[in-house]
Amino acid sequence: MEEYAALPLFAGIREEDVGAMLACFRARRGSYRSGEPVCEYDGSCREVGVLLEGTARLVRIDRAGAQTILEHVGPGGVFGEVLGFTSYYGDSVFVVCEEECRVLYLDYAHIMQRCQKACGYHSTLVRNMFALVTDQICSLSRRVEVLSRRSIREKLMSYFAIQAGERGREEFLLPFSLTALADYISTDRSAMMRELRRLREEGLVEITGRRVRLGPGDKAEA
Amino acid sequence: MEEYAALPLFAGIREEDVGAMLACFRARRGSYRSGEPVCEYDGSCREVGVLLEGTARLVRIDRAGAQTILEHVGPGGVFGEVLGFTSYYGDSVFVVCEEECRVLYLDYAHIMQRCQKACGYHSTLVRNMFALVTDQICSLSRRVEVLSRRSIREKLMSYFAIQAGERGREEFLLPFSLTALADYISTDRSAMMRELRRLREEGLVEITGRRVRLGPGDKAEA
DNA sequence: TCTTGATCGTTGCAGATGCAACAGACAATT
DNA sequence: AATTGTCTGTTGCATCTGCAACGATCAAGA
Repeated sequence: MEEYAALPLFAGIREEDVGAMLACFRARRGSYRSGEPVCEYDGSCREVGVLLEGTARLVRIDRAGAQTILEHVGPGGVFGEVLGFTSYYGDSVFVVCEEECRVLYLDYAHIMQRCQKACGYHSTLVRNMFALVTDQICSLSRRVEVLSRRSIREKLMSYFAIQAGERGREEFLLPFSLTALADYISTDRSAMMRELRRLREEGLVEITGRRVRLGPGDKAEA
Repeated sequence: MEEYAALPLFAGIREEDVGAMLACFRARRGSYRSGEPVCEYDGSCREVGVLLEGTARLVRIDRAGAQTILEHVGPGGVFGEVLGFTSYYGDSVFVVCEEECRVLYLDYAHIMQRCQKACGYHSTLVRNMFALVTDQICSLSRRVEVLSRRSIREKLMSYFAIQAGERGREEFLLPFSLTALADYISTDRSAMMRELRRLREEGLVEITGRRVRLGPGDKAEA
């Protein structure tokens, strides 16, 4: 129970209530190893997953085989087909385990149904879930922010600026590999590397491995 | 009151409760004319807006003046800074009225606070809001779906396919002008027109004004 | 009626980007 | 030690795309 109480989803819910709640929402658990598929968004998934431990990514693969990372999920994060993502015409969307992870599943319908017992924690849970979903909108809109740039250079700078802004520092570690970054900003990796080199040469950013530091030239366009 | 009861946000709430609720959430109203700014996401907006009538768009303008439509809001739709969108470093994000609109504002904090009176409609409202926010995730993820394509051609086809899929027909009207479409898929308008012509020449789509019909060549890549 | 602004449609051109292909570094596994 | 797989870094090349610029059309307003 203690491990649940620490989750954002269960914030403000008394530990002694958690047990009842888990039963109420038909909780079940799952464990996955790196690279393993966690769940596929094929219309069958009616649950909300909460990541207790590990990391995962939400990925789309289209008919041509091109892969796009739609979202990253870390500990405490939620995912689920019911939370808004859908797949289209032959594209498949699914969650893949990155680092070994444990997942708690709750039944969506039971969360959203009005509870006959009028349990206090129920509305708290809904509010918490609301906050988590709002965070998702945030990260999606950041993604749109980046993707809507017209050139690789702008995409990179926009992405870096957002990262720096979020952490409040000019220097930070990329949360994933350069290969994955190319994927995230939806461009060709080699073209991205080329642009990255130019940015480095012009002193706009310093990049060593996954460490990124925004250079002084940053204010150029201000 | 009747006009509110029809809103998705108030679904399942008894008409006689709406009055009390509006007071409870510090409701206020606003009217805007076409082109007028409705609200700016500058950190000051602590309310949720519900569109009673008309249409609006959520727009970002960056330092360089480039404009991007982040979202469309129709009657019954909700918007608000608290719902996840934020602006970064000099970019400004705001809602602009498209067609003359009337807006109902509710105070976000009051919605999310646990209600001392434990009014039944309160949790219903939260659940409804949840559904609306989930819809937003849906539309954002569709946007990402389109933007993450690597070429204008793929962006267009992806957008068309999503539109067709949503309405269940191969033929539909674009919800906005071609200029706005270029904006939505974040490409140069002239380049988009060029690609549109090629698609037409190859028989992949028929386009007359805003009317689009997916051609038989559609299955090409299947 | 004339003007204004928005949308649509087109073109030339330079530079950016996607693609294919390759090689080295590194870690994990056999 | 050999192997496998992933990540990084690079290059040549054909093509795509962004940009600037122009003209036509249309609707709304003065």
